[in-house]
Amino acid sequence: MYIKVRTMDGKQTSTFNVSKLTTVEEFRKSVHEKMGAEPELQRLFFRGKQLEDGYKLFDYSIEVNSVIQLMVRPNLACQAEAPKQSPAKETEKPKSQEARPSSKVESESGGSSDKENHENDEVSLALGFFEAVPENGRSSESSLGNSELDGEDDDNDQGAAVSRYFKVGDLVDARDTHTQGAWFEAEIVKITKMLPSDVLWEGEIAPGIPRDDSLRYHVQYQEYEDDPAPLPLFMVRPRARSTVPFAEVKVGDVVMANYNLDDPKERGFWFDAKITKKQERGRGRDLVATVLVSAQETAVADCHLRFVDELMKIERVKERDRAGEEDEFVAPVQRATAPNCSTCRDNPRRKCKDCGCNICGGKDRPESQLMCDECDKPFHMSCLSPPLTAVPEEDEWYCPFCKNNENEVVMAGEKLKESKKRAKLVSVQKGESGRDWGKGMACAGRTTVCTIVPSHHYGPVPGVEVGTTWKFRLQVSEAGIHRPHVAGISGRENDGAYSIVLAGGYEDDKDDGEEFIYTGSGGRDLSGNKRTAEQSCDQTLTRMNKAIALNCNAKLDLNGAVAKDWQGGKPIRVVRSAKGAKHSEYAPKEGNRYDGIYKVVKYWPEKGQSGFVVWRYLLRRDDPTPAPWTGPGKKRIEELGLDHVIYPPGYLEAMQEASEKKRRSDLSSEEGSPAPKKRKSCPAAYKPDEGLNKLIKADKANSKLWQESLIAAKQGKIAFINKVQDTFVCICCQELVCSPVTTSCAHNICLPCIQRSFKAEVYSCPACRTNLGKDYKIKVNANLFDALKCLFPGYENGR
DNA sequence: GGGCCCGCAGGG
DNA sequence: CCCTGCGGGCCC
Repeated sequence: MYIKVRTMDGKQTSTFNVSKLTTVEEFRKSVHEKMGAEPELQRLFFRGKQLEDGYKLFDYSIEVNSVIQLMVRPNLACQAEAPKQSPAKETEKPKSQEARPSSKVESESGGSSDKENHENDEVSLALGFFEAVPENGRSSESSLGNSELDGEDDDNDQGAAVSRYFKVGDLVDARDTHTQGAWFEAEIVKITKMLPSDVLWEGEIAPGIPRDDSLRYHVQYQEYEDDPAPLPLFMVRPRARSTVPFAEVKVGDVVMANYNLDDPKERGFWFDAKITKKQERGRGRDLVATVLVSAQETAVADCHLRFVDELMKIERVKERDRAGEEDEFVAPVQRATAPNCSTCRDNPRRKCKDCGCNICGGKDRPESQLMCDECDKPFHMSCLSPPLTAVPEEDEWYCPFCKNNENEVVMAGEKLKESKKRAKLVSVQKGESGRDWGKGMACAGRTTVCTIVPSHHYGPVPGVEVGTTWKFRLQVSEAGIHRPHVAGISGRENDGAYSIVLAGGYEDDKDDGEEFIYTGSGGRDLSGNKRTAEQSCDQTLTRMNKAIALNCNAKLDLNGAVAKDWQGGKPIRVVRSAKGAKHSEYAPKEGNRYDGIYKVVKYWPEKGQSGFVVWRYLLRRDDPTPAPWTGPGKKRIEELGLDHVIYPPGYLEAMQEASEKKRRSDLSSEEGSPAPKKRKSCPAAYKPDEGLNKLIKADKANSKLWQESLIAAKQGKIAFINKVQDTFVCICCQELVCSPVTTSCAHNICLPCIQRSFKAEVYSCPACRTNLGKDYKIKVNANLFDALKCLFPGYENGR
């Protein structure tokens, strides 16, 4: 399975060949190898979910061609997330002290910093960290004694305790270790003794922090709805309440400032920062600071603070019984943190599909926006297809992009739910035994579905040329040429067959190119979860066998029949697979080639080589396009640029890498499997014939769009067709526009789609929100419709 | 090279 | 829901 990982800035993308059953931690290793990011620093996201260790890629519905986003945490020596550092461990690892920034900061500022340059000692004292660290200050001797617990509180079973510094209900700033250890507004909801099971924090007995406190302050973060977090005293302090004007801040001051570690130009979280440089030149104000990150207070030097008018004084932890002070406290206004939306930076005037309507990007009419309960993105009810006129009655609502995944709705960090699909998997049921089917194309799922024609469509698929060759059946299915994944016949018992694949799966097949004999399906024992087997009983004229018989221009007959006028039968698309080479010289060398339309000349039952009855069908080619193996056919294929096998995205890269890896591992043998060839020829530029040209010219309303498509035509007909298909997509149904209405604002929408919108009393263009007005005359653009019908004949039938 | 046997898609 | 199936990678 080939998937991609892309960095958040989009600058680096790598392809990986992995199994669905790869664990996240294994996958991190591969990402490390290829992209350099240390596993611990990787944050991997897929469809809004963060990949957590202990799960498999499969658990996140990661499929072929999926793109995973990679975010690399800043590499901070001490940002190790493990808070469970025991004192014992520290002493045997003096390194952890070195890595702490104390010495660095001190040498920078020339020694004992705060005593000399602070009139406001509260600020500095709260940050004991900047004080000289006594060598023994952190010794494991320091007892986390219970001196604090004396008297006041006799154990009640909740373990509630009384603190000298805070009481329940106090508004505080509290660190969140999950968010880079920044300070967040919080409220104390409970105070308890420290239990043996509680995490012992590395900073627990840090200097400057009252040492006799070994309680746990359970805080509820204001912005989050998680359960309250039990924090030690040094991770909690009174809520900041006063700003420090830029004019007053001095080098050496320690203040709380907003900083974004990942993107310093953006708004971020609130950290303690020691000012190291201050400059003011006219309008330009520059404030450089050492920012303390994580509970371990790792120093990040040379941070240019962006929000220099939002510096806050750090409040010092005080004893409660200092009378009067509490009363002065007024709950401060909420501090601004990182913008909710990094795309538009919360600019209300900018259209943004992340924080505005996910379809039109508009932020207007918030009251008529629905929030998806999975991806949490807003959607205008009127932008939906079909539009909604009222808020749905159900408690939960999922947007069109999430709806299919209802089973797998997970909030960030939440445990993944077991989906039904997953529970059904044999490999899961059996545990880890057996082999891994996650890799490769054998068991991969489709990533796209052909919507140009319905699955029960007879005849050519518009836009797919005779001679197109795909490596895998999966791709043939995606193209809409032959939809079943494994089965050789696509059809319906009471309708007919739409397509077949010649892959030599049945012994008796004969192939002369223009004509061939095909064998029906069935009569095999497929127990044991097999897909093929020896003939072991008679085939019957049912199911797919009956379907093919119905294509024959004759009355259905259980004894077989001959077409009266063979060309009058229903068309069958024929695909030849390289596997058919066993019995046929017309099979392609590699992959699966679409060979055009055939008709059923006759069908009859026959005793096959196996001794059992099989149904046989004589098919004859009836396609105006020259067959791929003929001279004109070959020439045409070359001109169209189809003389290469189409591989799934990322497949070639993955193959090349695999063969290189192999070569490296056994240098002795020179021959590695040669990488598949790229295309040989450049397709000839395409010029629409006169009829089509006329139609295109007539469609004046879309002349600009057609021009762009005609530019693509220089890359060949295929490129042109693809471009047209992309260009004329209806924004509502995401398919090629059908009965297209070209609006005054030059957007193309299917007639039924725009009618739905008007019915919902939404009179604006679904694409750009231009108000069209209640009385807008909806008119189908016949010129465009004709041109599209010419390029994609019959595509309108499926709508 | 040949057997094994998986997920997936689609019809009924 | 159940049944079928002219793929395809893995493992011997």
